Amino acid sequence: MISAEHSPLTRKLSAFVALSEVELAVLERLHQRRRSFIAGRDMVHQGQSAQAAYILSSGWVCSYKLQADGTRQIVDFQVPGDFLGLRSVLLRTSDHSFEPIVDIEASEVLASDLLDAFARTPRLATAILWAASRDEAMVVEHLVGIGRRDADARMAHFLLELGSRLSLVGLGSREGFDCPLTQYHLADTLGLSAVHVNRVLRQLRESGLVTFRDGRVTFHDYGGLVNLAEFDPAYLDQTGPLLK
Amino acid sequence: MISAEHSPLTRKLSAFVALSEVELAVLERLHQRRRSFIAGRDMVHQGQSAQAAYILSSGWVCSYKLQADGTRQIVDFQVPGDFLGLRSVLLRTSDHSFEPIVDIEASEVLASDLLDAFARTPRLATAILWAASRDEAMVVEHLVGIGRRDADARMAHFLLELGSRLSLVGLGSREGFDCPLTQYHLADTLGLSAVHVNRVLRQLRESGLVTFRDGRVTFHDYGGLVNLAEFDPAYLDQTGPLLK
DNA sequence: CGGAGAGTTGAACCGCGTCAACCCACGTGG
DNA sequence: CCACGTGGGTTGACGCGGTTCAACTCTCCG
Repeated sequence: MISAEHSPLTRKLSAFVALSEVELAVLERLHQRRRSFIAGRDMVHQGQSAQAAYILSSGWVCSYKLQADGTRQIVDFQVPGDFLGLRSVLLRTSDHSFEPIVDIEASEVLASDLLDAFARTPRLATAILWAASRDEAMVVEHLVGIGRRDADARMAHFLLELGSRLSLVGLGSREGFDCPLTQYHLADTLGLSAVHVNRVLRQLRESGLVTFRDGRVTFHDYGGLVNLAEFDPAYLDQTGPLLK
Repeated sequence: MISAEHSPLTRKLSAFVALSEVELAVLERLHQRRRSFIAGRDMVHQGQSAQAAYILSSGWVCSYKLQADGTRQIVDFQVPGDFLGLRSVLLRTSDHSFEPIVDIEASEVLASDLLDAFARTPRLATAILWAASRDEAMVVEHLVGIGRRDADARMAHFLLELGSRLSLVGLGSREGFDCPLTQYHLADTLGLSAVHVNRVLRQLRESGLVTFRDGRVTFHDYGGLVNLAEFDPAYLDQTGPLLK
């Protein structure tokens, strides 16, 4: 019943709640106001004041913070089905920037649309808050990775997490997934230098674990990678619908 | 009008919205069900299933994740006025543990209490969501620090952030603040070894910037510290009430 | 008086950053 | 058509920031 003809967000939320026809309809109605953005041009700059949020329907985006010395730290990636900028609706200024990594399609969602949808369908509200909580849990896991894992495990963990997230919306599997990121993106995500990212990738490739090449991540030894990363996907909370 | 006789949470939220008498009353009513916890014994273990949330009224708590190899990463501290475990109300399992650093007093808040309060006073709901967004922004800033700042700047930034947070509830100033943390807490927070934390603290002390000793943090050169850390408190969003 | 927790310091080591080449594929303009 | 620049990737040499191991101190507490 939930399949490829639904939006990625619908597919994702279905991992948490089984949505009724009415809820599906309300959800689809959030996807009016379609927008396109082109790769590389920031959608939102840090310091800018509050914006609408978006639901990403195709393409990849990263959210990052820039520092005075020019280095940047990527906080998270958004893939199809993810919300973007939900938090900055409440804080007075957006505390980070969003950059489309490829050309993207997104639906603009006003705070009022969201509140309206929440009022009609409380279970949908719960599902969306679940998605927000999950995003936060990913940031926390990311923090743990940078603080307490070495470069190899960090990379392995990151690729496994991305794979799981993409699988949830039908864009990945245990075989691998298409991935438009450069090694510079990986470096800014993992708190490494681009040079070291290259070395780590070589090492993972030569160990027969995973290949990152030509826009494609291929898992050669999924179990071995899980082992190296000590990857426990519990924090992604995507074991299947809990609410019936 | 908002002064020491109010709860720390009230003081904190007042930095965001000017609360009416009715709203103050609803807020105080959330502080029924008082609980005490003793230092060092976990309140919530990671992997445990969903719990109530708490409002911390006195003492300090840290939330952390433990890894298989025994290292731990502290994700955040909670000081008086902070919520604790709001997120784990929605995810199926708590994704981290909470440990009281000293003996604490907290009010247990059930999801139903919160929803009830939200329904009565929408502006209070906004204020609480503001607090949650702010907590998330702190985790993000923490991530940036670990990923892209060196040990000195990381330490300086952390101490400045704590100082600002405590000032908001009347427990700190530009002079300094009382601080029950050990150097091991700092190490697990900043992704450093305890040995290196000690060296960094010595260096900051010998530069005349800040002293961490005997449960007290003393700022000797606030401006110099801000400079070293490139500390920009915008993400704390505590410049004073926006909603009148 | 003994033990545990916290802090302090030195010496040796190493993971990762930095610098510097060099490669290839692509696009653009003369 | 080639000339050139630009962005991504690859590799080696070298050094620094931070870890690890180990020893020692002080204080608190039973």
